[in-house]
Amino acid sequence: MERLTMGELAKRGQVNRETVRYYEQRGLLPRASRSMAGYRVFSDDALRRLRFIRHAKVLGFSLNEIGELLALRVNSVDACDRVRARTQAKVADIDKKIHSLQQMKAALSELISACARRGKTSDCPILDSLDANVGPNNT
Amino acid sequence: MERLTMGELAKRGQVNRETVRYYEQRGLLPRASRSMAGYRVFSDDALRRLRFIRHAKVLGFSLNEIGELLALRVNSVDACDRVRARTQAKVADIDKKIHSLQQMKAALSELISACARRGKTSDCPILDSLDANVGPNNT
DNA sequence: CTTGACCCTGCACCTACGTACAGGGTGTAG
DNA sequence: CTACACCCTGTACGTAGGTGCAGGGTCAAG
Repeated sequence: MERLTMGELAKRGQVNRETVRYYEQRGLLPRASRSMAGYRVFSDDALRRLRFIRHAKVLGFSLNEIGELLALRVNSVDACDRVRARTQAKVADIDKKIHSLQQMKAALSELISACARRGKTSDCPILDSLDANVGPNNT
Repeated sequence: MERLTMGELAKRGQVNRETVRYYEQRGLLPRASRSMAGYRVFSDDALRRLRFIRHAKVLGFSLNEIGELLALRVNSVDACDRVRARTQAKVADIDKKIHSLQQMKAALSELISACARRGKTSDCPILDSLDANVGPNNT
């Protein structure tokens, strides 16, 4: 069980010191115990949690969601099923995002080709389309 | 040339009234002229701009970027080439986002299958992996 | 004339995720 | 003992993109 100071934890967790405080305040990290001088003393469990948070963030979980995952971990009787359900929902979200990005990309690519096809340095098809492409009827 | 009130413009542009004010203040919409009572009077050009903004936002442009596009439109001598360049950069951004989402998705999907493979209602592979998957060395 | 829908302004507030101070105390090396 | 690095707190600020409200004026119908 290592004992870590604020600075060490932050460095090894690859985050800003203020971020550690912020996570503590948000309840993502437990309140650290204190040295006689009032300095926070972290265990390596805190480091593990911090890395959990970072990793989950990379995987696209928000801090709120991460808080829920951490909470599930505590009373982990049938936590796994619920965690899996959340993860599946997350995958569905990601799919939606990917899909909408692909549509954006297709639309923009089409505009770029229209640009290349345009007659002279005349009107810009991209701006035109952003302008005009509002559908037949928006009352 | 229709003359629109705030409320009409907002409704037809599908945004909140406050949002119209916000866009005006941010310089995305020109300062509207005023009636004798001080009410904003919008032309349908404002409506077109508003729709431009919405459309560009759907395509993933930020409000700052949209401001730049609108500015380019004004002095549009060789605007088209610059707009196209920006659009191409935007497509590259989108590609990056898609890629990273795909990686997230793959990682999460892998975790879900690990979940299905687990022995009993024992430890949750998802939580474990978020926990432990920190690489061999983070000093 | 009254009522209700609409408009005005400025300012505060919101989510999400932190970052940056200011103004202090502590711990340690030389 | 003096530096200097490190720690503490609370609070303000930052971005992005708005939303909401108070306290007022205006306009059209009945």
